[in-house]
Amino acid sequence: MITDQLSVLLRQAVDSAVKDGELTVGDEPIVITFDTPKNKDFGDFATNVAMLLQKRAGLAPREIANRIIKRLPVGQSLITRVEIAGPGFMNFYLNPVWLYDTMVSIEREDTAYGNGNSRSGERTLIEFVSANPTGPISVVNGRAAALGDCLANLLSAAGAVVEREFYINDALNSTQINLMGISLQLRYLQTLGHTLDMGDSSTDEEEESTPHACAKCGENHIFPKEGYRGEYLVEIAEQMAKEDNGALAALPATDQAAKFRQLASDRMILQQQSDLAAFGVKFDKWFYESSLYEKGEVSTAIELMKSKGYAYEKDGALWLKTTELSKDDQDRVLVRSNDKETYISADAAYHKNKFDRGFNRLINIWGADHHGYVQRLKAGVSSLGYDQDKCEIILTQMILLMRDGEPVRGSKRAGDIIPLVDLVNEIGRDAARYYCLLNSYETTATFDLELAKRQSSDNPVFYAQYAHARAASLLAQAISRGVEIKAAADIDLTLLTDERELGLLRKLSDFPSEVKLAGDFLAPHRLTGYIREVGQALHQFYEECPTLKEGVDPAVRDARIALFNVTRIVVRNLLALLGVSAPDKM
RNA sequence: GCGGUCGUAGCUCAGUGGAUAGAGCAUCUGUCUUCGGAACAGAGGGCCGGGGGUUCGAAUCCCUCCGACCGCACCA
Repeated sequence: MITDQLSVLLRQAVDSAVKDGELTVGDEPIVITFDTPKNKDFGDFATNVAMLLQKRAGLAPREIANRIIKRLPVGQSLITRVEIAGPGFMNFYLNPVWLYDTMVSIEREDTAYGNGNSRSGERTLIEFVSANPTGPISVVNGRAAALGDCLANLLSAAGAVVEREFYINDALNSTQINLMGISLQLRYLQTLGHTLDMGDSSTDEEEESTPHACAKCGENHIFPKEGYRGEYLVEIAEQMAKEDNGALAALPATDQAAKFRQLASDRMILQQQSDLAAFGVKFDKWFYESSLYEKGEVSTAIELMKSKGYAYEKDGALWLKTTELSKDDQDRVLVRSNDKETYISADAAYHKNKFDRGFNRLINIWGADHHGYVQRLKAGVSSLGYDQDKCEIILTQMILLMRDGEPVRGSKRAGDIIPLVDLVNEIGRDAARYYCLLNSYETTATFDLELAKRQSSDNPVFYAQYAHARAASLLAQAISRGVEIKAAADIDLTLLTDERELGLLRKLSDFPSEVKLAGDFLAPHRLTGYIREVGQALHQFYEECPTLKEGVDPAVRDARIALFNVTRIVVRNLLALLGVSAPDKM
């Protein structure tokens, strides 16, 4: 990156000033950063090091800048001039040759342009979505899915080895799974003609009304108050009853419960897998919580906690000292007084498993409603002897869909959530993914379904894709007119001198650092902002600089065609990072 | 009550302690004998929730108040 070169030159200048006794900077390392000023008059790049050194040097920032600039290779190949501005900024004006070099690198690196190696050696596991197998994937899960997938792309682009994982909470200890099994079982009996008493989930009063005895078998089939009431279970039950002719109902009660529990979770996992596949998110591994129990990893983890003195008995249960290990406000139960482990035990064991597989960075994406659980997991990680800072938790806020100014409500069919597949079917996969990444995950995003479907400029997805289509289509147009598309390296690129051409090139040259920063800050939404800027710069160039029109000098034409080509490459790479398609035509 | 997150243009949101706080949408005004108008150019619109502090400099860091949302299980 060009700023790396500038940093080296600047550091040499500072060192030289120190050596000559013109600057004292102390022992602390000097952090040099360059950013691109918003105002073009402030040069190509600016740095604030002179102001940061003010205290250490005991000099006015402008004077410090002065002494540094004297030692910079100004007027030679790269830097044409450096100005001191405002309180002490150093504004660098560069020879545009570096932009032409960038064009050649973009073509040479092609799909790899934008990638770096700042994270080589990192092995990162991103765990995301991990929805309980009790219902379809919701739009909130979708936000996490798009985010996790994009983060994985970003960290890979920075050189890390990244795996995507979905954790399936399918443990037999799980109250939720048991409820799910019971709910399915009752729906199944209902389709066979048994009388089902749904109770009333909306009131808090305890059930005292007389149960309706089943006309068929005389028993009382009462639907649990906390049961899963979504109608998707009715559909599954009907299908099952049709397939097996009601054979399951003949099983003994305990076998029946276990069977339904298993079937319910198997069905839901398949459903979730297909929901996510439709969204274009693929996981490297679906990790079963139950496997931790089967392999004894949960009890191993608990024994380890005990041996390290972080677990203690109280009230017949086993507790973890989470308050001591992290910032939790009370200790948490590991093993209930009925001898069943809680999810904390399993989760601690799961994260030990992750570390033991060789990952040195763990990222978990959870819904914001789980924030109270962050400290518990960190305590669990610490208690097993791992660095809790290596386990980062990202909390995503809700997503609110609006239609005609009214919030979209969860459907009864889906159990009061909005299924992700419904969103994908309505606005398409690309738009759905793009909107999930449009805002920072820290804010509750609201977005308008009508806008997302609109195929016009006010829709950011189309603006982004249109940039690619326009560039691709110009290249296709050139070919159909018999104009050869030459490699940037074989063209006189110095003919690109218009402010629009240089502006676009500058934008494209930002791409590697934009990718790096989006990864460093775990902030994919930076890219959706950046892609709009690239699109805008392309359209400005397109409007003002004719390429295939009559009367354009062939040498200029070739240089501009090359500019379209490198823009196409950058936009395509950007869309790939976001997981959105890059159409040649729209 | 305790804890967490967040208050930025009419709306939806960006904003690494730095220069005059930005963008999209919406509103208004322009640009088409067009290489894709799904575009471009321009205008209006702000005590960055209030008040203190930290410093050369605060939307950004600290304290406090107000408001919104979320969490506070031997559920996950």
